[in-house]
Amino acid sequence: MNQTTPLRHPIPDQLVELIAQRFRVLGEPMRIKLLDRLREGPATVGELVEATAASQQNVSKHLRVLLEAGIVSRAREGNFARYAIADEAVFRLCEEVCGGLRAQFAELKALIEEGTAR
Amino acid sequence: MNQTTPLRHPIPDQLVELIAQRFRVLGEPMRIKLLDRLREGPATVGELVEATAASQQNVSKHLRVLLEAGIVSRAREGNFARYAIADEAVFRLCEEVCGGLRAQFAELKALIEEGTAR
DNA sequence: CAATAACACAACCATTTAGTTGTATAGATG
DNA sequence: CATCTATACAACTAAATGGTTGTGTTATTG
Repeated sequence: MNQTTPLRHPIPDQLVELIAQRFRVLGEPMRIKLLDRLREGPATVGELVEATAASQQNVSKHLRVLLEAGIVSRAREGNFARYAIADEAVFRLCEEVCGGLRAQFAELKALIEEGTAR
Repeated sequence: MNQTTPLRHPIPDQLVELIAQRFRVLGEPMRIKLLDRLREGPATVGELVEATAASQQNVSKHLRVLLEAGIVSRAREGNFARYAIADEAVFRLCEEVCGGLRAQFAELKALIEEGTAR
């Protein structure tokens, strides 16, 4: 499980749409922050509000997006709603992105140092 | 190389921004299509226009976004501009996303079959 | 049952952005 | 040098989306 299988080519339009949609869900700083907090473990909306320093309504809205994308899960507990990561794969995605960022910065750094060294 | 290293927690705001930005670049069907075509190998703008059935200006615009993100590279050849994948990691990202999608669909399918079986 | 607490939903506004139209630039070609 | 071809750039429009404000809903509590 969790191994990636190669993509057919060309990727069918519907799948292209789904892929882009998933990326778009993650293309929002607030949602990344929420996921980052949920990495610690499940949390209620109030806890997430505190962690992100955003309004309750805003947090609720972004959680809905993440929920509909199947990235988080919701469980009602009395008056509270406890959200949790439903798809651990998102963290592999983030790490992969960070790896790419690191590589790019390393390249830039090398260029700058080469440029200033003489 | 290319191994992902674990993310610190909490992820600093600036990094959150960068991560989201990278995802946002990929959160666009046309750009996914362009990358999918470039998976075959480098291509000129004209070839990409043909592959995506979009306007030259639109393709050019999206290529610019991909270029600025460092995901593709550009090389002028006479009158032509040849674009190529600069960061192969994007395909691992796409495959990871597809893996997640497959898992979700499998779950849905199981739910539906359980629901209709009786 | 009234009041409160936690969360969700809806309407609105401002910003962003994808796509188009029109035009500019740069290199090839006669 | 004039022209054509390939590409990039700029301005505009329409649609999508993030954030706020206001309100609804559900469950707890006195």
